[in-house]
Amino acid sequence: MANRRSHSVSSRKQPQQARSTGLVTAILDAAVQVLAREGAQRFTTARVAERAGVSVGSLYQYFPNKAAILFRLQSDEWRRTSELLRGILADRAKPPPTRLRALVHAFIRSECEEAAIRVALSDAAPLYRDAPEAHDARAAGEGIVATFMREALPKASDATRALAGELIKVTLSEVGKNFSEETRSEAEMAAYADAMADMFCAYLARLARR
Amino acid sequence: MANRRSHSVSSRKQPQQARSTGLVTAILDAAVQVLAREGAQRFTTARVAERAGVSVGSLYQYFPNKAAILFRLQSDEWRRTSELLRGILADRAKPPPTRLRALVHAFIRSECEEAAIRVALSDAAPLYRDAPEAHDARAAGEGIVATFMREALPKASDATRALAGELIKVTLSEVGKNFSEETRSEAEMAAYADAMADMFCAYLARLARR
DNA sequence: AGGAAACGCGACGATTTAGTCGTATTTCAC
DNA sequence: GTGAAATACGACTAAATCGTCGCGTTTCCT
Repeated sequence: MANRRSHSVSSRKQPQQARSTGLVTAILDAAVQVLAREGAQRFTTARVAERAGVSVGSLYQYFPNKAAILFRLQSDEWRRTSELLRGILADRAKPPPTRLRALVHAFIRSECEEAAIRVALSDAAPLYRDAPEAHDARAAGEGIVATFMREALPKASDATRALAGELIKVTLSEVGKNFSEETRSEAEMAAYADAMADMFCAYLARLARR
Repeated sequence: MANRRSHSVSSRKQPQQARSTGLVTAILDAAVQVLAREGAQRFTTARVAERAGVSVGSLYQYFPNKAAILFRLQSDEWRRTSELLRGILADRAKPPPTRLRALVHAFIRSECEEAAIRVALSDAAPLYRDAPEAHDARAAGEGIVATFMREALPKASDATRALAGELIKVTLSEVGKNFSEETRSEAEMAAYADAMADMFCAYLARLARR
């Protein structure tokens, strides 16, 4: 197995004055740009600092290492899409399959809109994947799926629900990621999202019929 | 978008004497070991050469660069699983859903058995992903799925079949990859594979009923 | 004002890495 | 046996990269 050392990836210190909080956001903005334009391979602290108009020294005041910046970007990204999806699933006016379909469409669309950054971020994943904080981040947002699944499969066992929820969640994110690796037309996105939603709905319907 | 230069990834020259073909296989064996033990991050030509008991110079006689070795490993791996899956899908004695279920189980199992090497290989994917040869490799093996889909959905349109086949193929490989990132028990593998097969079968059944 | 703490800097050290090149050795056809 | 082609070698170069450290500057509190 790999020999990855799991350095901490938390913030080194919290900015306390106005200039330094600005500096942190400048760094994060620059990091996104470097990642999107240069790719994960050429993502370096020096390039990020330069693009942010900041010295490497300052960068290392607030991030303990390169992985920490990437992890932060991933966290933020994840939180944003998490919010998006929670909003869609919470609309109890519509039946679960309708919501699920809307969710798939929204996710595919958002994935394609920021394809470059997301692909680069996942290329860089090995750098922060094994950090202790990464595990916690993945565990969070567990509840969103669980709540929806209770509604979609009221009669199923907890084990069935958990497995089905996990499968749908992973499929959505992994297949969505793969799909966005090529540039897609509007029509392709819609067709693909529909197919995926069909698959999920057929699966849920079959589980419900048991 | 990323700034990846697409160096060629083809063999530099073909080995012509016995000793050199042995050398090439020694290098490939060593590459697998280095990749599995050290991870993609620490996969270097020097380490591969050392483990193979060969000098870097010799290594570069047959591989133009590091990416070429990785690409070769990926190609071989892909060809092997391709054979495995083709064998399962070709057994026309069983109905399509049964075959599909068997295929999912076989794939998940094989993915988990070689988890370390597969994860590392996909971590290294950015290095060879954009090489011209990589596109061709992905296009091959297209027919296997198409043939099966014609049998599973005889009445569907070509477009539907193509989309459904693509979706199933991508889901299988991407979700399988994700699943194998953690170590899994026998029972987990079976349960997960069954869930995935359920999803595929429900999807196909619904498409067939149209 | 004045001192302390926070902030910001960027040259620099230490390390790693990909790939090359001139030379030595082996193979093989004749 | 002999010469040319193939093979093997490994020290070396050039470049890239991460992260640190000592020092100057700004902010803020009293």
